[in-house]
Amino acid sequence: MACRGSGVQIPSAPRMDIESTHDAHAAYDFAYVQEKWLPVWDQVQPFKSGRTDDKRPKKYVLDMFPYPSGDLHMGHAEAYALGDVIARYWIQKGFNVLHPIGWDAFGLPAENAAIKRNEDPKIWTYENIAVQKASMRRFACSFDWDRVFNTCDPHYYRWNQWLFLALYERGLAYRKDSAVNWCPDCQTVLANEQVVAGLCERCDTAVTKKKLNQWYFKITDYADRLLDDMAQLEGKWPEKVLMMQRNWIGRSTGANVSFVIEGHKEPVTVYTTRPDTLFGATFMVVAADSELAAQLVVGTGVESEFGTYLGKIKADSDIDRLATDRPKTGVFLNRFAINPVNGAKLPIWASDYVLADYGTGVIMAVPAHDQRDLDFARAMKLPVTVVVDTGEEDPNVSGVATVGDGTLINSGALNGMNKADAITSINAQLEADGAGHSARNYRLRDWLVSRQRYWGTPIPIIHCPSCGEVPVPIDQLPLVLPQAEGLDLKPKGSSPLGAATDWVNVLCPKCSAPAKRDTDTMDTFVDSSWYYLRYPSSTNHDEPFSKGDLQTWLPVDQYVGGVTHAILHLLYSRFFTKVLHDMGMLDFNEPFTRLLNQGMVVMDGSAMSKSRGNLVRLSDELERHGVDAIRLSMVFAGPPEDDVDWSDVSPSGSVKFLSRAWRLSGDVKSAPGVDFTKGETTLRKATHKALHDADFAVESFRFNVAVARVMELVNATRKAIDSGPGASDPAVREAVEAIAIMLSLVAPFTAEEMWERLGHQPSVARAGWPVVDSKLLVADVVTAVVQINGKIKDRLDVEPTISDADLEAAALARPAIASALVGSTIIKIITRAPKIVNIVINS
RNA sequence: GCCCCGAUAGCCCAAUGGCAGAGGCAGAGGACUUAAAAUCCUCCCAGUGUGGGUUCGACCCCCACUCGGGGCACCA
Repeated sequence: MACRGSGVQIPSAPRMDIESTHDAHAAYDFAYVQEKWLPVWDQVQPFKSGRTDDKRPKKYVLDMFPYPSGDLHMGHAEAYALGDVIARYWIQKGFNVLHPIGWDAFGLPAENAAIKRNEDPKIWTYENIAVQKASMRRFACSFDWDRVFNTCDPHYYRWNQWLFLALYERGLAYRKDSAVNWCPDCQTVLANEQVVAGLCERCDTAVTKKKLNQWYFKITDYADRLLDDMAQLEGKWPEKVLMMQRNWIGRSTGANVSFVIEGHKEPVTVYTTRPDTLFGATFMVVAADSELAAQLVVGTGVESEFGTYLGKIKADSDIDRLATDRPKTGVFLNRFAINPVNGAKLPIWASDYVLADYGTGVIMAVPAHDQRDLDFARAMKLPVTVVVDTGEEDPNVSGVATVGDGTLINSGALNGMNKADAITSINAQLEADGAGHSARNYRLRDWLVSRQRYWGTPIPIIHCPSCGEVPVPIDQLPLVLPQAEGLDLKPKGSSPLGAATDWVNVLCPKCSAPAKRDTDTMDTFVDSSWYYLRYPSSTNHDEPFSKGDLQTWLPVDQYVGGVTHAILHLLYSRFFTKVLHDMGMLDFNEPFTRLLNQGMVVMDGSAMSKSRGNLVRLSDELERHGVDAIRLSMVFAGPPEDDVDWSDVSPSGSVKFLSRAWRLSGDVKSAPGVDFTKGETTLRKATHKALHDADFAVESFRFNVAVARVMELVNATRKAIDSGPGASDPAVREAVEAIAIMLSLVAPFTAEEMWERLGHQPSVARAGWPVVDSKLLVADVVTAVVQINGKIKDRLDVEPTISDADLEAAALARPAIASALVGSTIIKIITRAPKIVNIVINS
């Protein structure tokens, strides 16, 4: 226990009897220091954000709020350590910082736990919230605790309902029958975004299709803006996330072309990205499970064959569908379409390789220039017509469709054109003939928001036999969940709310006839799609957020969270923001100005899990090495967006460094307030350079580099005390104070302890970033390099202000250079004072 | 199959186109110590995945490839 009793003065904090059992790094007693400062901070409240009259410029730092499933783990620790660096940095830089936290508290794990424990999901949820909250406090998260909320609280979810109705009014929330993703294990529907490679993202069960009437949000209305507004985020969000969202939205441009069908009244419109290949269409394929297929088959005599085929493909799961190299199947519908450009008769087939819910659910097949069509043509012995000569082998022979650019052939007026010209030309012609027009399509589908589970926001709609869908009147919100007690929460394919008879049966608000409430609950992603708007107004019970609060704080300046939410949460949040903007409620259209995706904490190269046996428990690590060392290890391990492999980091190395820094604070001999300008210049320069560099590194998210700069300064200060100007030089105090302030971003307990030992009042978190003296950033001497043909031949020390001409002359005067130049001709000399001279010679 | 990102010392990672090494881990030696721990000091190690190109000069820019990670995937 080296330092517990070694003259450390602890004025007011109660002295706790905590025996450290960690002799390995007993340099200073982190457990004692942690217990000492927590109650002090509870009083000082260094992270209470400024109120409306605060004059400082604002910064809104947001960490993705946690789902309360047990205690915090290593991943939380990393995310919150990183968010803390940014929030604490901005506070030191003089900003009015809002750094809130809350809980994403609705969701299936609570419901599953409730079923197992036979109790209300809220009990498990609130227990876990309490545990996580206590852990966050111990982890010294710089949250403003006044703004906390939980999404499962009616005070929060009433605004989900309010927003649902607002969307409903604008036609952005609607119900439709559709074949939806169904997870047989969770017994609920899933949004497209929640299906990963055909599996439920939550439980990895193979997702099946089920025809259901469900609520949707019309996110597709915003597809173009979601895509185009990403220009604002360029350079501020990780490129990877923008790329993933672009892929997900999947905009394509092409043309809709209308085909007359023989013996059928209505023409059929197909969507194609290759209108230039229209002359190469040799057949048409309609999605077998589409409405259109069912219509077209009527009266053709192949109804039963079609029916058999349809039954077979419906039995296939998504997994089967997704299998690559799956042989093409289909059935000829005994009908023909007429190609509008050349009058050719195209046989119409039904197949499952065409998707019912993309484009128009029917395609023109151009087997020569589309691999899928070619595979189908070869399987069904259909003709292949080449219309673009790409110089490659004939697809008829090779079996490989040619998709590149080339010269149009067999295409009437298009012959001789390239792809781009042909597209322009044919689009114009189609338009003139009334046979088509250019068009766009999206991969993005509307957001399915109904869920057949209990622990979520009830959908505020009443179904009346005579009035139809009737919104719950706004003044009756929140529509609170019925008591879980007495309800069977076990998943059974329909919502448990249906069994809450007293709750379900209501009178229609319009006609007062007996009616029924909608029994589904909302996808919990609805909760998180707008929660960042709620923090500034979290205690406002009259509106979801107030204009004044929004003006003060929004948009979020810095969002921090895992890349796992790259599509789902971030896309939905952007969508909500745009909708609310259109409703006149927000004056910005992107919610998160900057985004940082932290990596995962892994062990020995793979994700930590109990079953793998490589789980590292956060609480164990905190116990062994202390909060600061764990935070420091996370931040120092590498760039924040990289994964941290816990087997590569050395928490005990962090403890060692923190002890080293802490020890400096006890060595300082000068008094607080001493004039730093009287300090020794070499150390002062090191201090100011460290401050400057750390500042730059933090701004650019290179926190590991910022820490390295502090380590350097600690080393320099140690040297100054032991073998330099000595502990009483003002420069030493300046350096150690700077170290404490910089360390406060990462290691708050150590920094606070240092700050106190330096004779200051808490809290170091609000000490302010020292002003860098730019005069001290200029080195006394610079080593210039002399190169000949780019190879280093000599070095010389010069003044940093030396001119190009002087440096060049000095370089040429060096004996080593002079002799190296003998017998060669100087072609040119490139000089960049004070760093380099490169002499280009011809020898 | 298509797209994106990465590759620097035994390991984790730094280097506005200008001295490849800031920092750390691990390792070696030394000082202090009766000894150990702790502490302090010193040292060791790569020429930047491969092959080309641009440039006075390339870890950095361009092209091709190898390997690793990620995303999308019958979206017409």
